[in-house]
Amino acid sequence: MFKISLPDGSVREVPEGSTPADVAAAIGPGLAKAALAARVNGEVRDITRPFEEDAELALITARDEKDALELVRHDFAHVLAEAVQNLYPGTQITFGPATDDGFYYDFAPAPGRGPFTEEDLPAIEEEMRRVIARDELLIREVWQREDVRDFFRRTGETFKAEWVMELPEGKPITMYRSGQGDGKWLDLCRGPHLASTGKLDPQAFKLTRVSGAYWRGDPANPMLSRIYGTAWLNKKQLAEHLVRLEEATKRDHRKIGREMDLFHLQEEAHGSVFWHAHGFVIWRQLEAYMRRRIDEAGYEEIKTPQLMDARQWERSGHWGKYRENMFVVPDEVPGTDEAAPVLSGGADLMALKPMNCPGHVLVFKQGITSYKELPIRLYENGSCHRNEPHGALHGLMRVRQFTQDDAHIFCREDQIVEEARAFCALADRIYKDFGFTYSIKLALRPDNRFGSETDWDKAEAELRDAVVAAGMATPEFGWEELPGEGAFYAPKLEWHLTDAIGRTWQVGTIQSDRVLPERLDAVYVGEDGQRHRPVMLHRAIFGSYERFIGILIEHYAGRFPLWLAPVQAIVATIVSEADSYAGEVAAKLRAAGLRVDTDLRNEKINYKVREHSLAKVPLLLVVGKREAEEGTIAVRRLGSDERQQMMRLDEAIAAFAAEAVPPDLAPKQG
RNA sequence: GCCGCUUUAGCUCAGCUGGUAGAGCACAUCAUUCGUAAUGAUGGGGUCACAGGUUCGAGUCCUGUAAGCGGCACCA
Repeated sequence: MFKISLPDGSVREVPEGSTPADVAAAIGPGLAKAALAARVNGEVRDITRPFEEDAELALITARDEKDALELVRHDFAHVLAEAVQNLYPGTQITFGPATDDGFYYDFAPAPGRGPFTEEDLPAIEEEMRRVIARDELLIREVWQREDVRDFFRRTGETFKAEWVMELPEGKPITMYRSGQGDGKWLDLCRGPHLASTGKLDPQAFKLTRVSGAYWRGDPANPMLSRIYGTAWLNKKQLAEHLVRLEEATKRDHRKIGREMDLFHLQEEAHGSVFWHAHGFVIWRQLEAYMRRRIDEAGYEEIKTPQLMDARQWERSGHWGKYRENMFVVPDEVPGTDEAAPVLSGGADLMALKPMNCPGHVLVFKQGITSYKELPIRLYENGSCHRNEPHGALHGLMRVRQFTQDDAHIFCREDQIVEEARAFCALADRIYKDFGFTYSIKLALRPDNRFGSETDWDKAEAELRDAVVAAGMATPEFGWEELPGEGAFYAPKLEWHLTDAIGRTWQVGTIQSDRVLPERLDAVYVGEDGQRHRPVMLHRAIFGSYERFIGILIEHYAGRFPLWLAPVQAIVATIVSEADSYAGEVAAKLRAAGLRVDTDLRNEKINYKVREHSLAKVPLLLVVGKREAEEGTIAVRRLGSDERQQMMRLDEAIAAFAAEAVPPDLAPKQG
């Protein structure tokens, strides 16, 4: 007999061979039906897997949403694999995990058949529903490694056969069998699974897309055909998720960028942004805002060359490691003779900077720096070019030419923690000004790295201490350490923003660097009169202006706060008799520093309201005969419930001007 | 870079099995002066991404190139 303790503190005795399902049945038929899996001594297990010892048991039902979703999604992946092999014999199965919103499974299509396409999805979905309808039992079996390998070799599953031999030797390996009869369908799987396919809601999933994916993530390996699905506990959750996807599509910065006339991209400069007047207003506001924040925080703004001799990039180490991403330019005047080649090919090479760090070191190195001057914080709106893999480009989020809010802090060892702490505080102020919440992660040493273990211990501790000193190493700030995620030369802190619809974006970062100061021989004179090596802290808060604006567009869904809105107000007339008054209103608002346009067109006010609402102008100021006579305006706010508010012109101007003040300049609220 | 898909007017899209291009919005002109999400009429506008090929004939079929989209890999 085993003693099974339940979450309510009660203990039940069960005979050997009993399963969590038996316990659930003993408690009541309702629970037996609702139970999906079991947490046994903290580990999620199949509900039909017998106890092996006395245990603490918690039954998992749909109410334990996180566990339940994970289980269900994993099961859907399993059902997908079974369905695909039913429909397309000869297809090999590989891996199929749960994801944040569903699952995927990677297949190697049968010889002669190409990858799956979207057109295959409806048929596969249908077959998946049949597998679910058959309510096949999912039975856990423990096999020997060689037996699994032999089985998969026999059935032509070379990927699975390869994989199983890399699992640790001697440990039992689990296979899951679907349905009854001899070997109907078997998959190598760690589990756990639900008791049967019928536990899945056939209306709670949808296959969403197909794509290629390298076997085990390595480009040297064959490309597999991946099928993605989204999966939920029930139909309602699925529907809600589809609505969220739709909402994200509506906020797509590429779409809003076109609608609001913010920027465009075109083939002739792919990966580089054409900023239109409206979009560049946002840029200028951000730039001005950042300058004020940087000035206040004791940085100095500099500007360094776009092009530098290739030899400088050799010294910095970029030529060796990063050249394939650099744009290289011959230092030569092109030939003007039409018959002759444009370039001789014999010129020295220069390169567009892919980052600002080496330039900042060169600025630091001018003259002799005393330890008393440190820290020196050099900031640049640094325009960089990187020849990114073409498949990586994406709207404003990943471009080939971008401007970083980049700074390098040159400091002494004993100043690192305080500088990093101050940076945490600065980042906090800035992100809050845009209404973001965020989490801070410490990316720790990767497998491939330079430097000794003691150096890494020290570098990691410095950043950790800084966050602790800032009081932010708490769950409230999403504090988390990520093993293996650091850069090869140093650990880094990362800021992950959460936007208005819950998506996360990694933007800010700070990392310590002892390599580049060494390579480029940056020194300062210490108290002892000797030369010392400064530490360099690389840091950014927006990441890049392009990407940050892209994130802001999606975060605000184009409805920018007044201080950032490209056009803050439109004065729209109802009748032409109000034209001159409208001009007067606009002039006064402009004099108060607001970005205002007039709309005097001979159109109905309905038309104007619609058009400017769609253009997401925050303030629509309507004037007709009445307003002109009374010296008032009718204010309609974008997204406001009340239709309009009558205001006296002078009051309105004062109110709007106050509202348009950037958050760092606004008087502190109580 | 890799896999798949896409590319027709400024935008969103339609053009079946090959027979020399169409809608709505936008734009222009005219009429309309109308109080909070589309006033009406008329009109202009396209080498169908680019380059080859098949064909009597290609937006439509084939090949290549480019860009875009969804992923993979990359993002020190």
